[in-house]
Amino acid sequence: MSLRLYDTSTRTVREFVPLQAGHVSIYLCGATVQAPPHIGHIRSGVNFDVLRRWLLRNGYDVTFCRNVTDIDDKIIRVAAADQVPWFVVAERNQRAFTWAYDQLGCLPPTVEPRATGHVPEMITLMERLIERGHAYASGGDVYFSVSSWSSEYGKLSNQKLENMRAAGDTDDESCKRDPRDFALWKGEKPGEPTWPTPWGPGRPGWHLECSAMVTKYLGPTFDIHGGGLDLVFPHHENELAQSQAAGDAFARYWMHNGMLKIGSEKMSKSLGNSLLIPDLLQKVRPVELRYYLATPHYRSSIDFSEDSLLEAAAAYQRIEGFVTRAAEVIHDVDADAPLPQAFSDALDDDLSTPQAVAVIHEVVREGNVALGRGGKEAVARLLAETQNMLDVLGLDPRSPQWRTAGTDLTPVVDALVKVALEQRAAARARKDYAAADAIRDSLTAAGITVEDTPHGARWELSR
RNA sequence: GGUGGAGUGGCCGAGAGGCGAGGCAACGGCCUGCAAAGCCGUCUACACGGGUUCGAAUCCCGUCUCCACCUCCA
Repeated sequence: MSLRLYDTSTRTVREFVPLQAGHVSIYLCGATVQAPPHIGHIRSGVNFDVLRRWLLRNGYDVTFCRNVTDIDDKIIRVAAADQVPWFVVAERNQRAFTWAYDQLGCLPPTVEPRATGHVPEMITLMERLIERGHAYASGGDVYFSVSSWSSEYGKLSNQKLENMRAAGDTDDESCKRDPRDFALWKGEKPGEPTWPTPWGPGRPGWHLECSAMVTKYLGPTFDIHGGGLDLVFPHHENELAQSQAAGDAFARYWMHNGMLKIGSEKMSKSLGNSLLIPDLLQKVRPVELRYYLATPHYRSSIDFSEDSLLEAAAAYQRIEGFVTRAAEVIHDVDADAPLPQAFSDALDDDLSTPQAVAVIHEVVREGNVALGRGGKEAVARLLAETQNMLDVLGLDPRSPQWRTAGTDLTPVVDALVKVALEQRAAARARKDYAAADAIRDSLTAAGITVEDTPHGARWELSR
C-alpha cells in the first residue's frame, strides 16, 4: 500500500505521488513571532514532523521549509508597548519557538526563512502580478485584485466570491478598488519599520511573504503545503491566488491540522486562553506532551484537559516501561527491523496515528509476555519493532533527544542503589521484611521506584 | 446567511454496512513475603426519531446540540 493523504483543496483522500521521484518538498506555515508558542502551534509542528519522519522512513529525501513571519501589526504593537525595536520582539519569540520545537523533538527544518529577509523576492512577485494585471499600487499600498482572478479565487476554501462578506478590515480602505482585495504590501505608517520598493517604502503583507519564500526555496511547483486549519482562509487562499495568478503552479497537496480547543473553544492568542509550553512541561515530560499531541488524528480537534494530558503520560509510560526493561536484556537493537504491516498501513492511511499507536500497544503487550517468559529472541524482535515504530513518531524513549541535559549521574546512582538493594535482598533472605521495607521506603522517599523481578530487583527514577 | 467539521462505554480516543481498535480508570484473578510492574478476565458503547437492509455506530430522511472559518490566528 502507498501513502494516501487528505487534500484540503479537493476535499478527498488522494494517493501521494511526489513531483520528483524519491524527493518530497514541504512548506509549513510557521509562526508569526508576536508571542511565545502555545500548545496549538507546537501541535502543528509535531503533526508535520510525524509526516516528515514517515516520508524519511520510506526512503524519501525531504526538503522541509518552515517560515517565520517576523513582521506584522502585532509585533509592531508589542514592540511599542515594550518600548523596544520590532526585531527585539521577533527575535525573542523566535528563540522561544525554536526552543519549544526542540523540546518536543521536532526535527529542525531544512530551511527556516524569515519574511524580512525576502523583500527582493516579494518585489519581484508583485511586479509579475502587476504586469499580468492581477495587482495594483494604490496610495503607497499594493493590492491583489480579487476580481481579476474571480474564476479561481475561493477554490481552496470552497467559497463563492459572492458569498464572502466584504472585508471587515477596520483599517482605512479608501485605496482599495474592491473591498475583497487584500494587501500585498503595506505603505509606510508613522513609527513603523519600512523597506524600499518601486512603489515607495513600506512593509510586507502577510500572504505575500509565504508565496515569495515558497518559490525561492521549493520552486514554482512543490509537493505539500501545510498549516493549521484556521489558515485555509484567507491566508492560503490568498497565497494560492498570488502564486497562480503570477503563473506558478504552486502546491500539489494541501494539508491542514485540526485545532486545539480548551473547554470546547479554540485556543488562540486573540482569545487570551493560550497554554504555554513551559507551563505544560511542569506537568509532564516533553516526550509525554509529544505523545499527547501526536496520538489523536492530525485532522481532528483536541479538546485539551489536564486529565487527558496526564492520561496520555500514563499510556506512554506503559510503552516506555517495556522498552526500558527489554533494553536491559537486549543490548543491540536492529534499527532496520521491518515495521509491522498494520503500523505501516495505518500511517499510509492519511497518517492514522491513533491506529498506529494501537499497534504499538499490542506489540508492547506481546513484548511484556515474552519478557515474562524470558524468550530473548522474541523480546529482541518485539523491542526492535517497538523502537522502530516509536522512532517514526519521534517517541523513542531511548533517543538522545529525551536525555536530560547535564552530567549523567546514572552510573553513580546505580552503584549506590545497588548497595541498598543488596542489603534489602539480604534482609528478605532472612525474612526480615520490616528491614527490607524500610530500605525500599527510604529509596521511594529519595525518588526511586524498586521493582522485584525473577532476576532480582531493578530500580528506576520515579515519575 | 455561506462553507466545513463534530456528538462513540466511567474517561480519552479510533473506526465507517457483519469479525468487541487501543489506552486510562475501576473491579476480580495470576504472580509477589507485601508491593510495584506485568499478564488474564469483567464493564458489549456509538446524540435523538424514523427508514433502507438478512444485518446499521456506519447508508438515507428528519431533528437536536456543539465547534471552526467567512480578511488577526497553527
